[in-house]
Amino acid sequence: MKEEKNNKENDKNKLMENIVSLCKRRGFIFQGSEIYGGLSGTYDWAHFGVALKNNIKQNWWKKFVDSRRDMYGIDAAILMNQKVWEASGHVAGFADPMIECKSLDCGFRERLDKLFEASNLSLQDSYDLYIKSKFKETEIKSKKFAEYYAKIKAPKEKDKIDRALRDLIEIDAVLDIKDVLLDLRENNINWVDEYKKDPAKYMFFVAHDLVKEYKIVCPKCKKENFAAPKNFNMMFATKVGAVEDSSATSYLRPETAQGIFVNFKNTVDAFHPKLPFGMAQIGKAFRNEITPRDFLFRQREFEQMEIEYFIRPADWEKYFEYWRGEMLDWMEELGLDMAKVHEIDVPDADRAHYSKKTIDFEFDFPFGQKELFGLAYRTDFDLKTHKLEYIDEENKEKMVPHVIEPSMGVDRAILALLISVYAEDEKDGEMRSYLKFKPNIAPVICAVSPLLKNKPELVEYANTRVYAPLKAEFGRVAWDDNGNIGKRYRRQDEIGTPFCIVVDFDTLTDDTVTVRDRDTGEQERVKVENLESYIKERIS
RNA sequence: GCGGGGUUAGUUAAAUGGUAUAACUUCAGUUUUCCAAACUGAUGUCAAGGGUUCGAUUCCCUUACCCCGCACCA
Repeated sequence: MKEEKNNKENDKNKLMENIVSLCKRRGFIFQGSEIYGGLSGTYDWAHFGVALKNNIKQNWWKKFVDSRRDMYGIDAAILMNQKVWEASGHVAGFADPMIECKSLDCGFRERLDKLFEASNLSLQDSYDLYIKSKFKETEIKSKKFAEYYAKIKAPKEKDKIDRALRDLIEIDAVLDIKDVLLDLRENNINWVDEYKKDPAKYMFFVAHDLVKEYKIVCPKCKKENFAAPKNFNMMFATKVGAVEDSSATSYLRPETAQGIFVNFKNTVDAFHPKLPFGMAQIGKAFRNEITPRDFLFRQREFEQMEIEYFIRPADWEKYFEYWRGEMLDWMEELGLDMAKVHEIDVPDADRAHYSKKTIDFEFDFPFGQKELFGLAYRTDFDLKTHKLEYIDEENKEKMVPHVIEPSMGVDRAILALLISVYAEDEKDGEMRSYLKFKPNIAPVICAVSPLLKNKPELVEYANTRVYAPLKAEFGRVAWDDNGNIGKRYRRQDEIGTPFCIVVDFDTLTDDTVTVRDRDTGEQERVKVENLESYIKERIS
């Protein structure tokens, strides 16, 4: 029984290994920065990978934008005004202090606020109480901060500051606290004043004391042995412009949705859409994941395809159901193995607070059933956040539309697709692996070969009468005259090319070629003049 | 982030304190009348840095990266 389970585990790991290595070998996806040892969480797309990705994005755009009357495209900048991320809650939400247990063999780690919630406490309330009870209003100070502040009050050298920091609060893993402190010192600002403006930012200084004060124990090992909380910001910060003050800080967007919301007003003004209508965007997003894992599944740089569909509040259930169906349709059209797709109702507790209903579409990846796409009813949260309104033509009233958000990841779609279409079978005692892409998705539609490379009349015919016109028409057409014919078939199978066209000696007399089907290996003879329509029929 | 295991050619592996091997792949040629045939030849490798040593791919240290498990994933 246990052995059986281990075998299954091995098979699953093997499947991922095979897919990763095929992607590299055949020129789909490479590890990012590979010649310098790679950069975890990044991948570079090679020739066939780009083709595949473009096909998928085009297919999506065609279905959800071009073939509809109620959808408006947008391609917003990745860098946005810092205020966008403050308004959306990402600056606070993506910078949660984390705390971990120091006990040997425990390794428990949790977001600080969640740890408090688990003990039926609110972090913010506890913090305020603590501050009030411990100090008089005028001298709010963490002991640690006071020590630190004294030490760096008149520092001469930069490395001395760094050492002081490290001594005091295990600063090496802290991402942004150092900048905050140096900023305060240079500008002679009292941090107490700053705390009053933005408590969350400075809560950090006393959070460790707070954990001790409330005698919070580790849920895993039941000991009171926590390290100082550390900040993990999921957003990549960057400086815009030459002046390096805090007002110049912005972030690479951690989601594409905000790019849609900030363009809501302009889109309404430019196109005057009637409700319901949607805005769609395909673009990159960035998250500084602690542990990128599982090939394309969790990356630091990834691409999203998102729609925000604006509706009247009363209609939300109708359109939620509608978009659920549209998403399922698209997954099927793409060629996903629908037996591996599961719909999960996200329970209240795990849902973002503004969402009234969310479903996740999960997929049976070899490493477990994990989220593939999401569909969320976000109410009017986002438009309200950005103080946006809409004048409903029906009754000439100002209102805030509600939003249904279908959200799909390009990379996860591709990973799920690769897993769905990867197949192995045996032909004449030889194993072969191939990718069963649908013809309209496949990176190469067809490959053209002369049966024999050393017969100029075959090469000439294949090149000028078959390859050239097909290449001109479809673009995604390969020329393959390497090795023998069987070898070429295997190579094209691994790329997922649905049709292999071979020019042989009969072609020279009757102008027909053989077209070999990737999945069955069956061949049929097709007139050269009919090739174009033969392929068109199969990719429409 | 913790714990464990790793890093030798495109891939999978071998050997070694003193010239680094093989198979497959790739490329060129000969050949080949439909599913990885054969022959000949060619390209290509010790993750980075430091130390010990006459000499380090090998021993030691540091770093980076990869894999697995745990935790995390608003």
